[in-house]
Amino acid sequence: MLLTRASEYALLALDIIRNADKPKGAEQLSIELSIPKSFLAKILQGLAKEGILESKKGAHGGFVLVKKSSEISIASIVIAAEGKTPAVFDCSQYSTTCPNGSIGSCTISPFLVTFQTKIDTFLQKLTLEDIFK
Amino acid sequence: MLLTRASEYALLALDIIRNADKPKGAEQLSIELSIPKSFLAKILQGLAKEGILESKKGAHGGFVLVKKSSEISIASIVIAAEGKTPAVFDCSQYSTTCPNGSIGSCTISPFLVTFQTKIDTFLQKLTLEDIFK
DNA sequence: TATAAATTAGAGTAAAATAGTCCTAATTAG
DNA sequence: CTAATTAGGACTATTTTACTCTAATTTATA
Ligand code: SF4
Ligand code: SF4
Repeated sequence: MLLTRASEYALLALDIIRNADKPKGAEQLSIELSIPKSFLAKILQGLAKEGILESKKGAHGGFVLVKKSSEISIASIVIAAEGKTPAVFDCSQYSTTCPNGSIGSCTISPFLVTFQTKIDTFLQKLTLEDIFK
Repeated sequence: MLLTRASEYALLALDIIRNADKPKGAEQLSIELSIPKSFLAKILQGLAKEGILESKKGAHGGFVLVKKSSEISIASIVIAAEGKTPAVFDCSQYSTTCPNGSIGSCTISPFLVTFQTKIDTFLQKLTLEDIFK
């Protein structure tokens, strides 16, 4: 699977956050979405680190959007949630075991690059606003 | 990752098979590609079951293409190799834990469907011949 | 200024998927 | 007959995913 639960939870949470007028806490979100609080908290922290969310500590704290929904790409969200860009097939991960020896020089590499580019482009052009229309 | 080593090995092997004039054995292929023989054999068996390859047992046996490269879609190869269609995010896998209750009815479902369709279409239109050009 | 409500950081664990292995049986060309 | 080769199935190892737990830190507000 290209995406994991981290991206699922991130997107579900962001839809609630963008429609709220006050900061939303991790616990509240986890209840509304029926998903594990600790796990969601970790994901929201990641989004905050990447500048997609602003986090407010302490009483009445929580998470709010920094930019407008139309200015946040799905690519940036997924990268923040997963900790890396979603890959069709990550040769670099197999750097030590690439049967070809030198990565990116096998017969199927052009296909992999083309495919990956398609996906990257699609996710970069799509915004948080787009996907809820 | 969307694809696993099964798809990588399948495609690498198919490129050799399509350029050969005699049946290619699993062992020979595994040597040429420097990949594990037993694992490759399993993958080739899968391709044969799906009618992408014809397998010939016994001495001088091996695998040959049944159709022309231009008539074999990458989608069919990947499905045969992976045992399932490559999914962006497979909700059905989480049927018991979908926080939304009824699968496919959450706020991000439309996005997931659109994305999945893009990928399906891309892989269905692309043939084995195309990717080596 | 004490307290309760929050996020933050990091380590640790459980479950699932991936990437194989291994052995035995069946088939077939020579 | 026999050596070469695929077929099938059970099994194991490794890696990734999906969490959990605890302690520290920050901050509104009573
Ligand atoms: S053989 Fe090709 S696909 Fe496989 S790891 Fe090497 S470069 Fe990547
Ligand atoms: S909440 Fe949406 S994305 Fe998650 S499993 Fe259910 S339908 Fe799929």
